Amino acid sequence: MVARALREMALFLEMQEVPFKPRAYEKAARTVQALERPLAQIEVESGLRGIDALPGIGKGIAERILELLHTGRMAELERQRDALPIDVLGLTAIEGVGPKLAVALHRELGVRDVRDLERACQNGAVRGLAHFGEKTEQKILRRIGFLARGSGRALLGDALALARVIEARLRGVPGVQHAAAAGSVRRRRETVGDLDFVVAARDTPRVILAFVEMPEVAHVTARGHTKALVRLASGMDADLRVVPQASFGAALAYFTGSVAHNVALRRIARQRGLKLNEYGLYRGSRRVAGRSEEEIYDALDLAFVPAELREDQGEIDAARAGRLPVLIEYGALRGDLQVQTDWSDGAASIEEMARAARSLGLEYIAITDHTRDLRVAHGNDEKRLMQQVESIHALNRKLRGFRVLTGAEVNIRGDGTLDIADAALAQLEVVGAAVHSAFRQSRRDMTRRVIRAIENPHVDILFHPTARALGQREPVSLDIDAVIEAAARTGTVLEVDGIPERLDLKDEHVRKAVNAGVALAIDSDAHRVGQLACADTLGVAVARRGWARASDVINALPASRCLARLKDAQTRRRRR
DNA sequence: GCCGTTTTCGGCCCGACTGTTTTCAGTCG
Repeated sequence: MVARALREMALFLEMQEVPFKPRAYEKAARTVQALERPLAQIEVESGLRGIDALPGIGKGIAERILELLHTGRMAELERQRDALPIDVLGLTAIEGVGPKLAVALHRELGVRDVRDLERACQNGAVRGLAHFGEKTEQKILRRIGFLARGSGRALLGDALALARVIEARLRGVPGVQHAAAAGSVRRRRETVGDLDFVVAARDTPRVILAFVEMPEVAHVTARGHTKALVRLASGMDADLRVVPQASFGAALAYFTGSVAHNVALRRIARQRGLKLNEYGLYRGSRRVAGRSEEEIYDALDLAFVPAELREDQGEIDAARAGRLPVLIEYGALRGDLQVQTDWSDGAASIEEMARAARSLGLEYIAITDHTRDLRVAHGNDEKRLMQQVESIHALNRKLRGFRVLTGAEVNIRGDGTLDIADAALAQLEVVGAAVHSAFRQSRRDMTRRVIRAIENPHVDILFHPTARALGQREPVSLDIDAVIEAAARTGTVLEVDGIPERLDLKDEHVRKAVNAGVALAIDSDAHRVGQLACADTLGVAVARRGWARASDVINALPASRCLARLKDAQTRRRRR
């Protein structure tokens, strides 16, 4: 609510062509949106000073925020709304409509909201305005239709798969020297708004042509000499930028972002009398770096910043001080500690999952089928669980160079007890516990419930801690700091679940857990063979965004050492 | 309105494309 109000203020100020203030409000809005703790909590703990201390928020905006928190209103914003009664946020959400056009539409045609604008376009009224014609009208109508169909952001899993296909197509175009996906998909954000590609090539027109003619393209939105923008059949937009080879690194960095990271880099460049743009790093008119990203960071006396960290969340300072973590590498996982089979709601047998995991290069998996309370998933009771243990032992005698660990994904009941008896859990090598019911408990009850499970000596790992489903189900209300604190105290592992809809823990939580010294497990939560790869492609990506090193991840260890770690933690919990 | 490796005043990231118009404003990334 606060971020929206600040963004709306920025737009109103921009309409009046007030210099610099719009950017200040915009930056403040971004800061608020990225906050992990509620503003109200910050205020309770440290008052106005605490809010003033947030990056991009000074005394003026902090006071406006407090006003909004206390009274539910922001007088200045309401004054702006009275002076110009239009839905600025709705109108400017339409691609191609910015604050200037919004104000012109209102002045000339009386447009107040998206519905008015749609009607005006359909009536052909917009083309009558100075500077606007029929094409603009059509573009606006198309975009309104798109907005009505959904939020417009894709899951990382889907976006990444599509990006890799297009990347491969671009690399196959004759004359292409380098081609890479940039943007938020390269930073591995959990959702992706559109795809960005950067290409270095000798024959630019040929690349542009190949791009707009890809089978994935539904509509060509723009097509210039060095760039093109298309709408893909999937509904996503894809941007292409073609640059000379000597500028490839600069362009890749530029289009990878984030915007905040880029702005910080440019500021450092300026402070040194240099200029950074998508063509390179320049001293005067002489390019001093730009062929590769490494060259640019190096020229700015910064350590290379992996794309997943480029969010202006402290990585620049760390790069300057040489304190960037050595992130866990893709391909570094040796095992997978959450795998479901046809013993519960999975599609494949234990052996099929094991063989598929081995072919991905893994050394071990834990079979963690659902347990009793999850009736819909045919959860195991103690008796079937012991039968499964027997069949896993038999399979292990058969498999070579691969180990299947016994385990379960037990349910944390509403009161924090588990749905499988401790005596049975004691027989298993890997016990994950998870919330699968009573999602709507209060924050206090849910936190207490989860911590109680974490404190159970038999629970090795808390699976998908917030139980969210991206675009489908909100995370449960949980005091994540308290959960991390409990995990640190008990040695319980927190999971990064790699299923595209989960990615749970999410990046910010991973970073907190790592800072608290909590061990992580990066799992696929695979229910079929094809999902096993998610642990590496998505789970590791999220862990990297959370600044995790290989040493933070227990399944980057060989099976024996991984199990030894779990056993140590268990002993610790017993002694409490 | 914010901020500080030029610091408490004087700056604030930069370039391409579109649509429409003959020189550029607005928008976007």
